[in-house]
Amino acid sequence: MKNQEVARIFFGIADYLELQGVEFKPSAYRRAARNIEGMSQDVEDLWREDRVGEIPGIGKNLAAKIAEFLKTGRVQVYEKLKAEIPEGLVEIMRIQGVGPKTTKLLYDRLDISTVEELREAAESGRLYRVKGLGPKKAKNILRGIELREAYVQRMILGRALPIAEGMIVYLKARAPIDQIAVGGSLRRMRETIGDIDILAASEAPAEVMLAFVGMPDVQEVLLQGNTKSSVILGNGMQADLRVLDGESYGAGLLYFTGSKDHNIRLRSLAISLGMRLNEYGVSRGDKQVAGATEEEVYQALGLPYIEPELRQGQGEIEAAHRGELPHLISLENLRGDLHVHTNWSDGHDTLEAMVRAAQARGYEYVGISDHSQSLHIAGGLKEEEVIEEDAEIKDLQGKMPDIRILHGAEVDILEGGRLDYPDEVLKGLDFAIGSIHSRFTQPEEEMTDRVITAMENEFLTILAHPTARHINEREPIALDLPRVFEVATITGTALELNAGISRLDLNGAHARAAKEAGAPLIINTDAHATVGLDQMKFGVGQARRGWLEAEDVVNTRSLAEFQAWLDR
DNA sequence: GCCGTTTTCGGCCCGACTGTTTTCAGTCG
Ligand SMILES: Nc1nc2c(ncn2[C@H]2C[C@H](O)[C@@H](COP(=O)(O)OP(=O)(O)OP(=O)(O)O)O2)c(=O)[nH]1
Ligand SMILES: [Mg+2]
Ligand SMILES: [Mg+2]
Ligand SMILES: [Zn+2]
Repeated sequence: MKNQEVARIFFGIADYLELQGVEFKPSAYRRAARNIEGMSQDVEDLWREDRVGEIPGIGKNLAAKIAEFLKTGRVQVYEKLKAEIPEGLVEIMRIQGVGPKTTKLLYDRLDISTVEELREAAESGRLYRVKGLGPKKAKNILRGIELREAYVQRMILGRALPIAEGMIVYLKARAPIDQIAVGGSLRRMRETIGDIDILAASEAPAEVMLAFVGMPDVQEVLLQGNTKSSVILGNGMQADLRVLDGESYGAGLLYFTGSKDHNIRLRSLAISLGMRLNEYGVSRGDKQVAGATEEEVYQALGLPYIEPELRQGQGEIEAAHRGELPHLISLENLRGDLHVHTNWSDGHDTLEAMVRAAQARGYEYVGISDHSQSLHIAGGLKEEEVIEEDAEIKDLQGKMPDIRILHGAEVDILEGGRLDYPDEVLKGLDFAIGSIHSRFTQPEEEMTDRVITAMENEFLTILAHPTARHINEREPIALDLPRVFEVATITGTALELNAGISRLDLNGAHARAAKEAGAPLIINTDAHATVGLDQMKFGVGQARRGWLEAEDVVNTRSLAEFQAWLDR
């Protein structure tokens, strides 16, 4: 899949054009790049079907550049810019607080074209020779260079959210706060998070700001104003706080939740309606018409409420206009978790502890799915042990009538798509989950055949974490997902949205494509301890980003219906 | 370069914070 390469080229062209002072085109290239980067379909497949124009932000010119890249492996415009513009300028532009204008100024006036040259110039005071650059700017640049060296990669959602929630508790305890919430990519449940964004309503914003910049984990204060402050935390991550009045809280939350694309579209819509939208509210002339809640802001723009997970600039506003927004699935819709480990294999807790924990979360059923025999490293169960585990489950079921315990297994998909238990064993189970846990680097065709062969086994119920990626750690396997979706509609294999915070696999974009293809879906935690069951909300977050409704997900069904689905 | 409940051409979101500015440009969210 060449999506990332195409996106990188478009981002690159955007940077170069911006350095040249070109207007508007950089954002056009960036929007296109973001959409190509985030979509689940292979841009090459779309191109073959002559459908790249369907990608938001791709018009005639960008379509031609995609075609050029896929045919020749290069984009001339990009190569030309790259040859013209010194390598180091893009790097300089990436320094926090230094943008295209400053970069160009430094290059034109001081012939600075590398970060190292810039550092020397800032330290020596050579910078001051240029009008518009003073000592504070020099200090800022040096700080920016240091921050760059301490750069941290985007944090996974499941780690960032508790940090943000901790900050909210801290702030509430130390300043008068009427309303407070996480915003940004965290609220939209993006799989990775660039920074922590928090929005608060308070009558004493200065106190909130003081509490924020005084948090024990603050390493550096980047900027501090009356309504907005930014800090760097001990782990290198940035946190932004915005404080507004209560009557602007809804508009502020809308603004701070984004996405940027969504914001710009809403603001453009407001203009077209003769109004104006900013973080303080919607106004007509100088009369404020909405602002206290997000609902009333959307309403003022003639739209129904759009859930944060949908605010990606991926057609949600058009769908809202047509009255075709999905009724998104929520955590409460889930009636069971079908991917749960116990200490029979590599789980931390006992079978009984896991089942009780599932019951405590209100589930009607829980599926136990320990590892299969070949996965020695995870204590995979031998065939006899499967039978022993089954006896323990029957025993426990007798003691716990209020939750149905389904006995399954997470079965390795071996070479050639063979499953890690013989059919006689699989037949005795209530369900079976297939997983790729080995030979991750097979070429796409082999891997796809391997997975599809497994799906065609009549006893395989669920395909777990289909791409097998670990966010920031292991790349997805080479798998032809559209084909897998296609096959799932025929075999009825449910494709998993694995809610484990390092996996989120399938993710939202995949889920949306899978739904469009008509594939059955299921959300599971893959819990290896009782607390792991709480990760369900992250799977639900991805499902919501994928526009899924309860009916698209098999484990929202009642026990009777779910059992019927298993028995089909 | 894209795109159309405002347009097929002429727009393209809008405000906070900072630094160096004598009135505003640059950067960022
Ligand atoms: N109107 C408008 N809003 C913006 C702009 N840039 C950012 N925002 C809003 C929407 C963003 O979701 C929100 C927070 O900005 P961030 O830079 O933190 O982005 P976000 O959290 O979406 O992604 P991240 O994971 O932090 O990279 O601020 C902009 O240029 N215009
Ligand atoms: Mg953010
Ligand atoms: Mg931010
Ligand atoms: Zn598992």
